[in-house]
Amino acid sequence: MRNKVQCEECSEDSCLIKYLIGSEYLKAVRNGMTQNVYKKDTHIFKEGDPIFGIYFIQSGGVKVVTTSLNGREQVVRLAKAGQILGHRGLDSARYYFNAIALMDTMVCFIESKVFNATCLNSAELSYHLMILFAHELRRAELRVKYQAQMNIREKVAEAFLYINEVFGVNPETKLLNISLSRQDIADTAGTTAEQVTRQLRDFENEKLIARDKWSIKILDIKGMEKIVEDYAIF
Amino acid sequence: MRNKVQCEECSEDSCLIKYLIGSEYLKAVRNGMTQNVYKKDTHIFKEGDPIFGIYFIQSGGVKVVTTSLNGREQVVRLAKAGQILGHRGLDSARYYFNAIALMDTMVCFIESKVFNATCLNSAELSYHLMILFAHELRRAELRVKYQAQMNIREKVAEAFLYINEVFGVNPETKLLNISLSRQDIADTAGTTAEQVTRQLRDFENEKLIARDKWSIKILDIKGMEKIVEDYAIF
DNA sequence: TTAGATAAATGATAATTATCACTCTTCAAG
DNA sequence: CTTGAAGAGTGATAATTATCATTTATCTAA
Repeated sequence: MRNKVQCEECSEDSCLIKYLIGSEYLKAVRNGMTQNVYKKDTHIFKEGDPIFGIYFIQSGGVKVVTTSLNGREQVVRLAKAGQILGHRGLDSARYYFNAIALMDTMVCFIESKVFNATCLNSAELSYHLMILFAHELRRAELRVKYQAQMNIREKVAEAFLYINEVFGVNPETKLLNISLSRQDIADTAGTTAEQVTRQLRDFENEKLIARDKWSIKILDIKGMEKIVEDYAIF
Repeated sequence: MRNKVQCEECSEDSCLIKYLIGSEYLKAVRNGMTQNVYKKDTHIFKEGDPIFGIYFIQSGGVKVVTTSLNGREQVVRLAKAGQILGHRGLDSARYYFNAIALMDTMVCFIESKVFNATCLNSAELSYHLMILFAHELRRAELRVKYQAQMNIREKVAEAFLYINEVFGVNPETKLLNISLSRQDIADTAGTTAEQVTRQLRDFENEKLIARDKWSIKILDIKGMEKIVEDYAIF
């Protein structure tokens, strides 16, 4: 959990704002930026809320979730430190999704007015934001395919690969750097908590993972990848 | 099917290039643009192909498809005249998806080098492309939810709403402006052609649609929308 | 430490959906 | 017009997955 820092001193190298360092636009961004802590399970923003601005995660982790009227949630994105939130509503008056903290999370906030003006002024920031959009769109569309075509075994394996990709594992313990409930994993995989539990038992029996009290240890990442290899693109 | 036209004279008002009319950048774009016809069922580009450039649909219709190694296809996007293709690979060396003509389709092509330079130079084009990305990303993520949570009835209804949204219906005949095979509808809905056929029969029995030789007539669009209302966002 | 609440795990079963095997219909080519 | 291929439709069944009901394990507050 980090203390409030200036952008130049922030250790999050992957943050888009890093592209502004040294430019004339950084000052406006920094002057309009606030930093807040969100406790685990609290909303950073909610679908339907008026859009105030754009968020950057300084530390912690967030799930971006869409909820159906029947109460079911679908995790559409996981985000770690350095990543941006709220950009899906760039052209909109309201947030379309919920951003919920998966652990205590420090988030930097910039008002839309400031961020949008900076995008219009800094070709470099704008360009990198567009690259990010292209990348996220591709990933989202692959996830449409996964949901349409994968069986539960494959979906749960894919969910773990995604969690590992975003949050990584502790190199020593091999434990995923985040502890997620069975329901969160299920909402990411697109199935039920019971099916996740069953599949985890199978994976553990196959020595692909180990269930630890706090989180999951990934024993054989290649073995997990092999489960979903039919869905790889070129 | 249109003949080759200049951008200023093209009747496709929704094309992004329209934002360049009157600007100094239009000439480079126009000089670097070619127009080609793709027959129904042919590829405009294939996943894995090196990226040559960006396409704009002048007339016709295209499905953007991702294919799994097991041969299954998932339609991730439908696109009509005026819309852009190939922008998902903006930052990439290869196309990630296939674009396949759903009917004879005329497409304008701009080399990546020209298009990217124009984006960097024209803040207006860049901005509108970003808006398009935000919009498409939201839609793609909603589709993740639909695939994860909807049953077949709902998925097929949603597929028809999407087809109607993109291609519309003939106001007189109420027939969808495009004739899609049961397999194409299934690849859009994320199910099998048999299930699509069954569901169509049910919808017809419920007077929501009528099956015509050439296409489908949507009799009660509100009734179709009601089937998926649980998944609406705010 | 205890009690209560919640999460995880498990077994059984109901519901859903893909698959398979066919028949019927339509279309295109000769 | 005929024939063959392909698409659409249908019925049956196998496979998969959600749901339900319970038990076990864990966590938190007093």
